[in-house]
Amino acid sequence: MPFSFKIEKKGGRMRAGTLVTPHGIIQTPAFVTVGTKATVKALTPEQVASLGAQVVLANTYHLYLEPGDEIVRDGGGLGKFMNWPGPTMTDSGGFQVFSLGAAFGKNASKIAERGAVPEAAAGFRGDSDEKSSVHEALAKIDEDGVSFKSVIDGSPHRFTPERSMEIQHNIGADMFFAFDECTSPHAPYEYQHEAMDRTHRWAERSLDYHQKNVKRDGDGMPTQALFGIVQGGRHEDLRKESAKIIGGMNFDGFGIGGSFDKEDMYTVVGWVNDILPEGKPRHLLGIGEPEDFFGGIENGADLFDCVAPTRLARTGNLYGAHGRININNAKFKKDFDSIATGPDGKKCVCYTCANYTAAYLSHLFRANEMEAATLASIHNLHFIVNLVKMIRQSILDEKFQEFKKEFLTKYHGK
RNA sequence: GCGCAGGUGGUGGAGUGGUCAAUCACAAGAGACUGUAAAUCUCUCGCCUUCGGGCUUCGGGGGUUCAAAUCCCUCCCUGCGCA
Repeated sequence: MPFSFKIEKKGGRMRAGTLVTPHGIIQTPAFVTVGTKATVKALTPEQVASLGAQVVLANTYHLYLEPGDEIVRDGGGLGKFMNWPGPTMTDSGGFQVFSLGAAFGKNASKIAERGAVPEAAAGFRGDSDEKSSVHEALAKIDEDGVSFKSVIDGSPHRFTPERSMEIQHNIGADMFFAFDECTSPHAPYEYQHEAMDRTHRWAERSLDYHQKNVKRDGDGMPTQALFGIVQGGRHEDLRKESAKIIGGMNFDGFGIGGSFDKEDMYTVVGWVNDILPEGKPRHLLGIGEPEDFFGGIENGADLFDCVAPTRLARTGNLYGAHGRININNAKFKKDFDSIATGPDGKKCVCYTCANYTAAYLSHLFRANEMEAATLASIHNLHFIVNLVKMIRQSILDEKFQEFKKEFLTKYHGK
């Protein structure tokens, strides 16, 4: 059975569904665990599976550089290579157009606080070849594609939509994304428009290459599914135009990418999802924090991925029902109680919290022991994955609004 | 007891007559992180402060000098070597 997506329950824009892939079923809404370099940092696939994760997302740019997409292909494809038997995805490298281009050396995020005009905005000219005061961008965009300098050794590389598809065919994830440009939230309207139009042309080229070259099974069905990406920044007219154009192409699913103002991110998602075809899955790329799942799901998103749980874990920040804690804080040194609460507000049941005290985890972080990252990552991923599962259940039970209010009150009330 | 080398912040260790006490690192305290340039980055770290600055300090005491962590004397302490 190749691919199918079935919506089981709807409520306004939100839906609970089932996404079938060649390597298993994903019950949506779902959190997609990020494993950029074909590994969820600090965790074995068995640990990732045991905390409830259903699907792993790796990155085209990073795997192309290291170890090389042909090695992943020869190793049996992403899932087999990394020993993850479940569903897999790859991102196209479009985010690296941003993080290694306009955002390079600027400490800039794809999420902007409204009204805030950080350093990244100053002198923005839309093109990525400007020199920041600290670093020279490692990515330059033109109509045909993007020229990169390797973050590993500085060597020059070139991505086009066709090349990204070829690499992603080699990596062989169940689902993957069209090559796009993720823009800076500080780019002006004109640039957002220009980048969006280019992303649309790249989407067409991505889809065309994919349909001609994808490996097919015995029934002639594609073995990989391609998702197109909607862009348009925070602008209503651009987002709606992008949803219409990308939504009109024959993709298997959709990504909602690019930059947002934190305050109206969910509104933007709503605009887009009112236009995208209802029967296909929608992935809100790179999001998010606990509150974002409620906002995204309420507005029709089915899939999320975010580095936050694993990245935060490695610096000692742990999710809890009453907000985040920093296990490095002095108050945890002699705290022999359990570490955190779960998304249900009760004592967390993850492997880490069930077996270790706050004082012990505090010790591991202070001593720079590697296991600190493992235990903290297990907790954070468990929290996020299961929060999204609980939201899914609340949709099925028609109790979404109650759960949202209950959770967010606690989470932000501390 | 004699000889040699030392004693600077929580630690290691810079500084060896003025423009400078505390480079740098570690430890400590706190913060940030949203399709992973990320086991990373930022800030604070003698005392006081209206954030302009003010004050105190280099084992103890004494001295030389316009000026001493820095030179001299002495005492105390530590390490090493020899008796």
